Amino acid sequence: MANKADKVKARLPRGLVDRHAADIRATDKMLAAIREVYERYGFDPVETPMIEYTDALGKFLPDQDRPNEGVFSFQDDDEQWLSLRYDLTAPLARHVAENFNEIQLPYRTYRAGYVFRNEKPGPGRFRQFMQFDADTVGAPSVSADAEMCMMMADVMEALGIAPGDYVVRVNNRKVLDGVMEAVGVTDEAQKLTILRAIDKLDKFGETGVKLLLGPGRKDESGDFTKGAGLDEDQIEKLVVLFRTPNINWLSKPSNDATIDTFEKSPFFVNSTFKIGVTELREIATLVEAAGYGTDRIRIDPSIVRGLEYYTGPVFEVELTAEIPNEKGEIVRFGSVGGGGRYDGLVSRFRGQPVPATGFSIGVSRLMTALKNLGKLGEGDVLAPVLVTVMDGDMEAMGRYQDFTQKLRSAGIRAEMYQGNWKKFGNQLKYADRRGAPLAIIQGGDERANGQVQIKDLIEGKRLSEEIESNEEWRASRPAQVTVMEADLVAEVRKMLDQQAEDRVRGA
RNA sequence: GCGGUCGUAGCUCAGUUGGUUAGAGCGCAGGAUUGUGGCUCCUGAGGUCGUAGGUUCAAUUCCCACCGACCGUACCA
Repeated sequence: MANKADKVKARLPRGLVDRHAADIRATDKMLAAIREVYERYGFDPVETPMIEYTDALGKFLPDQDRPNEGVFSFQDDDEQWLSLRYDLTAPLARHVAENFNEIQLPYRTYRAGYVFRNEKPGPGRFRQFMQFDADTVGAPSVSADAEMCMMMADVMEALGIAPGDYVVRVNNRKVLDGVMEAVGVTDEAQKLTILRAIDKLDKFGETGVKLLLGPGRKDESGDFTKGAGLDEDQIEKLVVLFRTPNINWLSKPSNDATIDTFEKSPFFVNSTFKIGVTELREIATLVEAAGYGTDRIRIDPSIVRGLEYYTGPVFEVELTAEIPNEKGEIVRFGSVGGGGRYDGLVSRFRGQPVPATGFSIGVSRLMTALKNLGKLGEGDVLAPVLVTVMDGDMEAMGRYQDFTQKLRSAGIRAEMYQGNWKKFGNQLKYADRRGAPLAIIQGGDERANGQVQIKDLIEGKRLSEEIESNEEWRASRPAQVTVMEADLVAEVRKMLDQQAEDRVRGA
């Protein structure tokens, strides 16, 4: 035996979690609901590995021979860099490029899987988490983007989130690019700063964004964030764009009003901006024609998304419902998924342009939200019926095993007690803590009569509240019936059905 | 990454102006009760006071570093 000092400390690496029965079942249920929507839209599954060549993920620093931080990487025995995938989009692009001749375009596909990011974890943010993506590769038209938005909305509703408790917000990179061209920003670093500032509208409001666009902003810990350095006039022109949809955040802004604002804006002389606005108008028309109002899908110019590869429409689904966290505080939960058009991602591997659009649902994050909203059916898996062990001889054990197997054959979840059978009280305690609905008991007395006892643990628990003394409690054997061995399965089923009915009535 | 708060039993937390055997509640284990969950009572196990250095006659307490948690901020494909 290892002595105390030599013991290995059992510890989980930072930012990772073990998942328990309830989590796993809830996730399975969620994934099934999402998958059903994707299938209904005519998407097919595909799976790629968790490991890719680092350069396929596009994360190689040009001036260093080691991959970017933020990505888990290691070298193969031939010295080539491999990485754990950090999203599902880049691997899909690789898959499509590699199998380009076999794949029928437009390729409509979905997949779920874990992705890994080596960055600072936070509440609801882990270094391994699950995403569930859908993409259409080889469809250049904005109608493919509009379809993505509608599908995101349908996913939310399939998960029991009502319109108004979520919203899909849509923007277009070309609008933002056009704005920056029109303002005369050519410096790449400054562009990024501006995009990041706009992205923070939710968090800091108009005042905060103005500071970030201009001189910079000091946060409450005294830390200073450098701004983009635009002048007052530029900032004012820019900020006007974001007012329309965000002023009426809770009412229902019309997409027309938002787009009208764009068309009246001084930036409308810029051709990139114009194209972006036209595309947004088209998306708005398409989703409205399909019956999706602005309570579900809404044009919103403050959506930025990733800075890396989006080229056109971008979208984000946000939970707007008031969601209590573990401590019961109401928090703005924010984005649970997003995506956009990435026309350059597949063509990175091939000479020709390959348009693509898609989105990603953050399963782990969304599950946390659903859990806190109480919209997750966790307790719907019934604990097994416990067959208790009264006598430990092989003959008796064989009978207990037989009862158990008969229940299982009838499709009833059942287990035989595998602990120390000599402490009978512990068996019922075990059954109670495990949440077992029924316990099966057969001692020598019952055996002699060819009988078996079935104890209703749920009813028994209720009755226990009325009983004072332990002697009476034990002697009365509450909620316990005696049946013939041959009737065991039928009687168990009857009692389980009765319990199920009571649960429905109670709920 | 930067700034802040914090780390004592399985859990929630007391406590020590630096001093000998570090406490409570809950939980857990055994018993009262060899064939019946709850209640009640009795008994018990469990801590290198996050880790490693330093100051000191003496450190869980003070100092430093590291690790971890939380908050804000930055980054985020």
